[in-house]
Parts: sequence; structure tokens; C-alpha cells
Amino acid sequence: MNLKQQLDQRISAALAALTGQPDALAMVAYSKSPQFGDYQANGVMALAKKLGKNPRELGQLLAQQLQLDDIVSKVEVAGPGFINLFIKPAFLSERLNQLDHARLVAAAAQPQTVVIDYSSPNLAKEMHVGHLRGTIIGDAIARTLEFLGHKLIRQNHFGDWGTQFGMLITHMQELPFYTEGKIKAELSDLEGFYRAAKERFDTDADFARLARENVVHLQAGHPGYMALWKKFIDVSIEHCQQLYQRLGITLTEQDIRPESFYNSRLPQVLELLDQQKLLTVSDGAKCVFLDEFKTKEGEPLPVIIEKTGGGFLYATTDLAAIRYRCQELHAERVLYVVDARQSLHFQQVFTVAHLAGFASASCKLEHLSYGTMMGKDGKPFKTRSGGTVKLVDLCSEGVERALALVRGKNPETNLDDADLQHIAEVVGIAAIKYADLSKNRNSDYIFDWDTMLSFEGNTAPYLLYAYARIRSIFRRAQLDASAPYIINVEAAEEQALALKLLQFTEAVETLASECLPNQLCLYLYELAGLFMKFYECCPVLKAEGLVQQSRLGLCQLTALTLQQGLGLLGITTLEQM
RNA sequence: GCCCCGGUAGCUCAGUGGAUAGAGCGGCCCCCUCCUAAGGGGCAGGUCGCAAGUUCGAUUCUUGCCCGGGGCACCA
Repeated sequence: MNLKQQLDQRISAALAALTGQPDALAMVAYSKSPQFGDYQANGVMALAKKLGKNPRELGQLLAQQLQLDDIVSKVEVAGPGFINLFIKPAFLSERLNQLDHARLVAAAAQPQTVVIDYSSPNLAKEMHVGHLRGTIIGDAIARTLEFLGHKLIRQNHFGDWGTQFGMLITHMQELPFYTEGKIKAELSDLEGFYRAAKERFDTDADFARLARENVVHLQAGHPGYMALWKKFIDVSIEHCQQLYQRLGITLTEQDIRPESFYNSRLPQVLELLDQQKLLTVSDGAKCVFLDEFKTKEGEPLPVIIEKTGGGFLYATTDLAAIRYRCQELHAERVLYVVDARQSLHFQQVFTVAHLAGFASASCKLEHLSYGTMMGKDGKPFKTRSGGTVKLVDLCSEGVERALALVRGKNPETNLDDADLQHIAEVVGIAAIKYADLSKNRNSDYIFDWDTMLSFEGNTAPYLLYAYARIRSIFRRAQLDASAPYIINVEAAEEQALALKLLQFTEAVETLASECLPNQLCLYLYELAGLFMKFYECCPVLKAEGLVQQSRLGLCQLTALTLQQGLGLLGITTLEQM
């Protein structure tokens, strides 16, 4: 149990005993200012009101009865009835000395089976900036839940099936150089290939007709078309996996469960809905109508399961996926990291899934939506010529800019070119990822190279630098960074840092429940800031004996926490930069 | 028209029903006798979109309105 929960539980119990209200809540929160202590309990005011008592008197009574001497050095009643709690330095030291350095965070008390659907690009096109947020944010959430001990199942719901593939295989088939090697070479520029096919589809009526016919052949399982399709998909998957590797994304080929995986399960979705009398035929399409959704004309809005003339849509696939995830993978929680524009779709699909029993009432289906990536002009992020920015190019540009920066900061360095290149790769990728993770995912976010590569403020370079600096302390002094050091905090700066270190667990747990990685980013930034202040005020290498040991211990734990925290976000640290 | 998300300092963003709403950038000023100044400290900067309501207490919850973005029947 983390410190906040521990305080909350004990104060709630004391409050219940004092007032005879079994459901009394202490409402423990962080204090905003040091003068109000480290934590504060705010529950007294509400309870006093409810009981018609004077809140300050109730607060005084509670403060007298609280038995928190093992944790707290001072309890004071302040303002209208706040209970301010000052954590004992000895308690901080003791807790820090007990930490398991390999984890720093306890495993979840109740592990769940969690399915997370993220990244899920459309294989028809090359990955572009539109796929970045979901991939990065999803990966951070996945890593964190997994680390906490949940049974985490990643699902990369690739778009590998649908009308565009008719167009693509028709274009492939008609290429004069349809041979193994040449096809593969041609597909090395997936984006160009898609554009060429689209161009023909839009301008050549015969081609378009043929493409539509070929979709039907493909979906009927025609071997020749299937082979072409498979070839295309394989190249496309390889392209995605390369990007994942460069970006440090944990998705592997084993996590791929594309749309086509559900093909054989679609008819069953239709049958089950029909059996439950949920289907209505409207304009020839088989639909589920839900009272809570309306079209722009004010008519009931259907969820279309099968379109007029046959053929399934993405709602059908998503319903089949929910059945699979809940009933075969036994998920207790299913997370969808998908952009905000699809929120209506997910509301509908989740409602139908619960209604039809595809997901039990206890199975939580959550759409973790995120906003659009904007350019500095506040419009969706594009290249100078107005095209979509490829992820490959984005990574390269980030690394190039980082390299220039690292070179500039190290004019006379002992680092060779390979070292610099490595540092640039880590910093560049980290900057891109962290810029995205550190903002609340719900809002749109403005992509700006200068801000994300700055060493100031809440940025990846600042945190990586903080970590490298600490490592450098041990390296310079030739001290063992993994040796046991006994912490004994005294100075105010040490106390503030120690408390923050203890709160790492709370930050990680919050990320797991709220799925907002920016909260962990903020924690790490504040930790790094407190460390810098500590380091300014409290000499480490110049200190002696037990004081030095203790301060080294704080340095060590700060480094471990930064490394662990960045690791959960999918960012690797550097020993030197 | 309905639904979803947002509106907080000049800019980019935090903010769990609680005390005096916080960071960073940009502006002005100060600090290298432990690590890498890629750092630290200070000053200035706010009708938390507007108005009601609930509450002992609202930036936070409710409702209405204004502004911006997105979505709303066979694409995903």
C-alpha cells in the first residue's frame, strides 16, 4: 500500500471511530504548499457539516486521537478544518532504505487480464504522424500495466482488409514487372505505391470497376488474389516492425491480430445478434438501433452490421474483436487507444457489445481517445508541401536535429562519432516520444521541434541530462552506483526529495488507473527538479561519513527512479550525453 | 440540429471539490571553490470563455450560452 492510501485508511478509520460514521472519508491529498505539510486530510469539513458540528473542534479531537507517530512528526488543524500532516524524516529514510531497487514499485494487489489495442495502422499506406500518438501512448500504458503485474495482452489491430486492398492488388497485378523481386522493390515505397494506385482508381473508370470486382474475389478467398494480398501485407508488416524497433515500441509480430483475423467470426456476430432479436433491416442493411444515438436528421442512428447486398463493416469486426477479447482471451479490461474522432463509433459498439452479452457487465471497455497532432500554425501537421509526414522521416529529422545539438554542446569531447550518433538517436527519439507523452492525451497537441529538443522545462533532454549527471557523480568519484547506501534524511531539500522518491509508486499507480502518461511525466520532471535543488544545496562528494553515504543513497535512488520511470514510458537513458 | 473534446499568464501546457491557481518558454536580474551552466535562484505577468445553480468551500460538479476542433447510414 502506498503512503497516501496508508494515511487515508488510518485517518478514515479514526474519523469513523470518533464520529460513529462507518463510511467517514479522510480525503487525504497532497498539500500544495510546504507550510501546509506534506499531505492533508480534507474530510473533516464535510463530515462536520453533515453532523452539524464545528469543523475545527472535530479536527482538534481527531488530531488528538490520531495515532500516526510512526509516520508523522506533526499533525495540525488549520484554516476551516484542514488536517495538515508532516511526514517524519526518519520514516522517509526507513521507507527508502527498505525499497526493492529492482522494482521500486509494488506489484498490483489484484492483477487483471487487460487487453490493449493500440497503434493499429492501416497496412495499405505507410505509417505517418497520425499513427504516432496512439502508438507511443499505448505503449507506455502497456509497459506500465505489465510492470505492475497485470496479465497484459497487446493487440495490434492492423487494417489489412477492406476496399482499398482491391485497388492495391489490381495495381500490383497490372504492373508490367510483376515478378517477385520487382514487386518487393516497388513496395519499398509503400506510400508512392498507394498514391499510384489511388491515382488510377480516381481517374480510370475501368480500373476502378476492376478494383471493386477484385475486392469481391479477394474476400471470397480467390487464391491468386490472396497471394498478391499476402505479399503486400508481408512487406507492410515488415515496414511497421522496423519502425517499432526504431521507436522502441514493444509490439511484436505475435501481437498482430489484424482485421482479417476476424473474417471467419463475422457471420457468428450477425447470427447472435439476430437470435437476440437485436437486428432490424433498414434500407436493405442489417442494423442494431440504439435509442441513445441519433443521426443529424434526428432519426435513430443504426450500427450497421451487414450492408445492403452483403458485406460487413468495421463495427462488425470490432464486435467480433470484443467477443474474442472477452470470451477467448478472458479480458477483464479492454483498452482502445484510438483517436478521438472514433468516440461515437466506440460508444455504439461498446453499447451493443454489452447489450448482446459479447462483453459481460463486469468487463470494462474503455476508449482512451487522444487529440490530433497539429503543426505550429495550429492546423494538422503536414510537410511543407502539404503532404502527410512519414514516420520514418520524422524519426530521421529528430535524430539529425539531436545530433547537431549534441555536437554543439560537446565542442571538445572525448566522445567519438559512434558515441555521438548513439546519443543523438536516443535523444532524438526520446524527445519525440516524451513531447507526446507529457501532454494530456485528450487535447490536440502542437508539434514543435524546438520545444521538444530544448534542455529546459519538461522535456526528454532535461530528464536524460538529470540522469546522466547523477551517473557522472558516481563515475567521477569512482564510487559503486549499485552499492547499498543507508539513507538518513535531514536537510529540507533532502526531505523534499525523499518524499518525492517515495511517491513514485503513487505516480505509477495513477498512470495505471487513469491511463494518462502525462501524470508520470510531470512526476519525473518534478523529481528531477527537486534533485537539482538538493544537489545545489547539499554537497555530496564533499560530505563525509554517514552524511555522504546518505546523500549518495538519494542520488542512487533518484537515478534508479528516473531510469525506471522513463523505462515505463518507453524511453531509454544514457550514461553520458 | 444532436453528440464528443477543448477554452487557465504573451506562447506551450499542469492542476485530485479545498487554503494565496502552478511550471516551462519568452522578458528583466543574480549565481560555476561537489556532477556536464545542457544547471540553479529571483522579479514581472491571471476577471481560470461568460452567466446562473449545487456546496461551509467551485478552475474542478450541474445547467444554459459564446468561441475553437471533431463526429453524426452502408469507408475505417
